[in-house]
Amino acid sequence: MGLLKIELPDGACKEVEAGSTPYDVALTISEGLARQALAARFDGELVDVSRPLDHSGKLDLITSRSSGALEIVRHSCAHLMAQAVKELYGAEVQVTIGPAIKDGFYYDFYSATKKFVPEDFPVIEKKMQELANAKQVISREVMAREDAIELFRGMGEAYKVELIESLEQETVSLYRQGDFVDLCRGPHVPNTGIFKAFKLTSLAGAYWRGDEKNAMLQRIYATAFLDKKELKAHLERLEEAKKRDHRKLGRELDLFSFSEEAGGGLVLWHPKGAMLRTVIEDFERKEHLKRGYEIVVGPQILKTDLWKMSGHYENYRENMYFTEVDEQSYGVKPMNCLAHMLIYKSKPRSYRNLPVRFFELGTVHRHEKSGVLHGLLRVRGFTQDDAHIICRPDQIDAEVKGIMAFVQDVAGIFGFEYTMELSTRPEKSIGSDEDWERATSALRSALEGSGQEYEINEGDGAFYGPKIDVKLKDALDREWQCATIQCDFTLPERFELTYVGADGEKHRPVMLHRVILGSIERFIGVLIEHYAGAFPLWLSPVQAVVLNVTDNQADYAQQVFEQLRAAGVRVELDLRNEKLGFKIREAQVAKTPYMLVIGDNEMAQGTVAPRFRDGTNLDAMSVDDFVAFIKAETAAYK
RNA sequence: GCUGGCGUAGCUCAAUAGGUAGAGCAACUGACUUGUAAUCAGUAGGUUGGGGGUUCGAUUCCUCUCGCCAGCUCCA
Repeated sequence: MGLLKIELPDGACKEVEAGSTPYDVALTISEGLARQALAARFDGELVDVSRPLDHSGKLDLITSRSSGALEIVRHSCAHLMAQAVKELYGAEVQVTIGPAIKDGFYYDFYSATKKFVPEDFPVIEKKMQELANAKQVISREVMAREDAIELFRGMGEAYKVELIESLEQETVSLYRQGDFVDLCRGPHVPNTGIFKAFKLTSLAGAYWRGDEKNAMLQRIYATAFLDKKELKAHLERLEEAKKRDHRKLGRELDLFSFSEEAGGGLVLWHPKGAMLRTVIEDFERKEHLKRGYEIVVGPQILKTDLWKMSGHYENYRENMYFTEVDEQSYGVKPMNCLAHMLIYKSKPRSYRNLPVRFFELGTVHRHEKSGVLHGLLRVRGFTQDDAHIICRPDQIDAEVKGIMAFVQDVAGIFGFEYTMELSTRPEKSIGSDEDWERATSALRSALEGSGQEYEINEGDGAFYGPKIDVKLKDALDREWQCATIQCDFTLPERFELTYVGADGEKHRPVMLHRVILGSIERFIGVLIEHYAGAFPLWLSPVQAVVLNVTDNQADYAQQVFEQLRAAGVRVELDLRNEKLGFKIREAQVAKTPYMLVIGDNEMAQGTVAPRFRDGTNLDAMSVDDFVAFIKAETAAYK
């Protein structure tokens, strides 16, 4: 047996016999480390701690403290759940796949007879606990593809057989724990004793292999953590998210509603919600003008022929609304770019005047499938903060950078962190390979230049060009796709956009499609959950409410209210014959930032006594001083 | 669109083994004139989402439909 040189992360080198495992290597360091090792990374590849090493290389042991540990534990826990289900229901249920996901894991089962219900959860959890307590060893074995097919066929696991048949490699790896065996590339934790904190969370239907033409499977969602404390914190976070649900807060704060009579996915903005929108729209116009955009407005419907020319008719007609008048067919716009291109085309353009940046708060309609509608987050009629930048090819880089800086500014103002993704050419697309390559590399180089990290989503681009997507991370660490930047060589071609270059010849410009907030509806939905309904002062639809203590101060309160309203403060007046505590409570529940209390003292001195929604009281001040205070507080979007 | 679940007063929820529904909050009326998170009393409010069927009788069972919820697929 030869000796292998194993390099550790701290630079140290261990010599071990060939065939030693990561566990053995860990033992040479300390017994504790060996016990804690969940898996290992060997020359970059994730392996089990029991995998025999056959060459020298770099070894990094994964313990509960390592990043990536949770994913391995969850994936392994999915096997535990499948094992429990098989032990409980036997041949009645077939296993399929069970990966780790963002907040836990799931396993998809097929059964013609067994219908899982939430009441099964405690039973399955109990069986899982039993299996965990038994500290079963989880072992890996490698088998010829054909043998594995035979094995699973013999067990009646048709989905596993299908999976293996679709694999091209000659051998496959299996993982065994007790009587349970599953096809898996691993790695897995060494034994089932690791699992101490798991919980089944929900039940859903899911298509086999994600294809709606295939059989519907039953998916059991669950989560697992390394210890009970983390599991508890996670469950509490789910509760908090439920409390912040924008659909619930939207009703409670009287921001918006939906009506069966109007139709699904069509938002009715109530006065307070419409005010919130208006504040955001004003903000947007101001910020765009500051950055060299010009505001334009296009029509709601355009002739269907135009949508055929753009490719939207071909690709998305199922999701468009059409209307016919005087034998002329029109499509209700699902995007704003066509009108912007027509505005561009309305006169000859010179290279000297590029780029043009057309901005529109453009309301669009898309007939989304009924099952996807979700509060404000997915609707059928919505307004985009849409802009199209038409520029020379040599300007793309600077423009994309400018947009990314814009995104950064706006995310900062609303207190979001974010991540970026580059999406490349999808199957359903138009345009030449060459244009796609140019557009994709333009976006990539802007991303590289930004110094920000980004991920790549193969095949996730728009049908006319690749895109950069920005995902905002909210106060509960959830991600929301809002901003997007799309590079498009195709539509300028189809619509024959041109500019006259320095050489006096006509050239083809490039078009960048971009949104910053995305859909105003969606963004407000995200904001509601992000702030849990307690909007910062500059956004609050109602910034202050005037409360009188008794009827005695009603006239003065009225006067204060009118003065504030005239000064541009968003203010309400509550003269109801109720106790002050009651009015305070109502204002508090409505998350109104300031409550201006007016009693005999304030009336006598010509002041108001402001109370902030966190319960702190400011010293009584004159109405003018309060106006100045609000202006100062909101000057920098606070 | 698909799978599953749900739909009772404005909101949150009860009830009916098939015998036409009840509470709290909100609304309205009155009393109280109140100083920082809920004053008291009274009144009104429902073709039990909609259509059809079974039945002496349906809110309850069946069926279609609409909407909502969870997930899947989709999101220009």
